[in-house]
Amino acid sequence: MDVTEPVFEHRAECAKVSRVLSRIGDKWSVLVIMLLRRQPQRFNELKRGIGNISQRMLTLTLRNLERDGLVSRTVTPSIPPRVDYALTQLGHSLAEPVQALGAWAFDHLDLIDAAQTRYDASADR
Amino acid sequence: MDVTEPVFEHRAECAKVSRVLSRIGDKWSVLVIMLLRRQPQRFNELKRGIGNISQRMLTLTLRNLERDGLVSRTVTPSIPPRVDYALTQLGHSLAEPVQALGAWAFDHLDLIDAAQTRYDASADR
DNA sequence: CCGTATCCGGGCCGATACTG
DNA sequence: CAGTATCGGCCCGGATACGG
Repeated sequence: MDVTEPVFEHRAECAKVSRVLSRIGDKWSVLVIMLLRRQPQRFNELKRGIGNISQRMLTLTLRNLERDGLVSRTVTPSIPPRVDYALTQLGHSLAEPVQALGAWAFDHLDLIDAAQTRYDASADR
Repeated sequence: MDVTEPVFEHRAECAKVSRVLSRIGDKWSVLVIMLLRRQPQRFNELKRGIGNISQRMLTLTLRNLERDGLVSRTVTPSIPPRVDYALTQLGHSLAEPVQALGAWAFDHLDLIDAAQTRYDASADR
């Protein structure tokens, strides 16, 4: 990155934090984390729990979460095979602020909807 | 959305929450919110503060935040024109859990980096 | 200074088919 | 059951040019 020192010196940290946050915001990760928060689950349990995610995206999401050390993957080589996913300790510690943010979102859904409606109405046509 | 009732009844809420969270995770919104948290700022102040954002994306980001009722936009029709952006009350209330998440990200950056390195190393080749 | 309009390349993501 | 492989659309987002 050619970040040419914009204004504050803590830019580099911001960039890193931003990278972490973009993982959280990638549409599926949060849902997976919330589902795993209650208990470990198998691949297709997660798939059904989320409902409209494609197999491909669930795989990718889980791989990324595993790579970040947030989710553990344990394979039981039986027939048929069994794979369990669970939050790591790191994953659980992340789940807390995520939960807080989710709670905020939930609490303010109607305010946001109202604001959007208002905005769209005033932006006539 | 054709969500065909997957497992739990609170799916609809999850979808809405997810929509809100995806706004937060869209790469720039969080940075804008953090910058506006300290004080209102003008367009190019924000641009310089972020450093590598394109004019287009800053505009879009601010429009979305304004649409959600998180940011206010006040125009002073002078020459040259002046536009100030500030967090609304709703925006400030969002800034808190976002800040918490940012703090978590910051605190665990090294753990995540380490996990990634470990993962990439074990995924040989 | 603060935007909007247009072009366009890359990557995200769903659909589908195939393996162990 | 739990994936990998491949293809293709489409949207995100940067670059550039222009207007109030």
